[in-house]
Amino acid sequence: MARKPSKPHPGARDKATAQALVRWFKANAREMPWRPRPLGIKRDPYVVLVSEIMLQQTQVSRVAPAFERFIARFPTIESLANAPEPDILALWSGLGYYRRAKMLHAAAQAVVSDHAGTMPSTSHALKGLPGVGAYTAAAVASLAFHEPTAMVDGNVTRVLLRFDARRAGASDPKAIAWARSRADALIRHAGPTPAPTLAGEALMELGATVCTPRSPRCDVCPLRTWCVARATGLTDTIPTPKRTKQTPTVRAVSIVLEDHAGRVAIETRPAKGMWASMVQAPTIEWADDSRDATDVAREALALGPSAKLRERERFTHQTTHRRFEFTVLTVRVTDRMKRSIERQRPGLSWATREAIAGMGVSSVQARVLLNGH
DNA sequence: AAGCCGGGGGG
DNA sequence: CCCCCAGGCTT
Repeated sequence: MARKPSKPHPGARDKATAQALVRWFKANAREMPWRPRPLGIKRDPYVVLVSEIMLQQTQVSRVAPAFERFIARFPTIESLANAPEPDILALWSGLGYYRRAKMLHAAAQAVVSDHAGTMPSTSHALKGLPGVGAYTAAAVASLAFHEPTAMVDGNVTRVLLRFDARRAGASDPKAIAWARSRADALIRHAGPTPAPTLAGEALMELGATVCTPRSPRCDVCPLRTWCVARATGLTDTIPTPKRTKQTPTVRAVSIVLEDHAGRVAIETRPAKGMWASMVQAPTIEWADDSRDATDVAREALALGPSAKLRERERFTHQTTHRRFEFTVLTVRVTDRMKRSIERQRPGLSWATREAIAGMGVSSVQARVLLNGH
């Protein structure tokens, strides 16, 4: 009998896609300190946890050196659980979102106290750890235990929205939920273990290096023959843009107080909020733009007329929800002034720049205290 | 559902 | 230089 050209089997597109992903990944996976060779062997779950928490909101190039320092200093989950928080924050310096470091510490302590020091092996159990949400739980379960669960971050959501040409925002919770089930289904077509894990890693790598937010390199994409956005010219309009946010401006003055021995004054920020628990030069923030930084500083530290404040620099520092206008003042202090300032500013202490470089310091305070690292 | 948390890279 | 990005917790 005459056969019509066979219609593609449902799932055939997914199977071809998943296999193409694995092939492409084996040929194009970047070297990373946390990515052991050969690809597809089970990884140390503690090492995966550290690297994935660091990689939340942070780019690979920033994480790589910090990761190596961190693992060298805290090679096991017990060593991390037993460490003082300031030591952990010190190794998190410059990475931002410092609450992640506190929650990683809490997660290590939870593994030691609630799981006898052994990392949980399922994404469901992992989600019970502090700081471990759907993405990180899937990453540890997939990379360390070969659970066939897809890691869905912003990159993967973008790849899949384009692949199926769904017009949605990449941070829309509904779109993320859809992408999770879509990715799970897709990677399970890749073949027997560890193929689903490799396909999942491939989706992440593809989003990071090829299916980028702007100017995606569709010409070299392993999914180009099946991608609906490419076929319909929608690549540049998916994901849909999110509305922009207005950020208030905050003025800040940091005072670099230096004594005769070359030590400078430092204090620790509150345990919650911006730059939580990080070390800084005495810093005052205010919103009223009519006030002068030098006046604010003089008043806050109760500096007398003999204290010579010099303005070293002004710069702006943008964060997600605030725009800071920093003024940096320097002043040499006598022993008499030190005692007066210490009474005015409880919790203040004195340290050499060398010592401060080994503490938890934000990027902006590294600029203030250490001339930028 | 919306807001909070840093920092760097790309156009 | 402005614009963009994004996981998990808290409210």
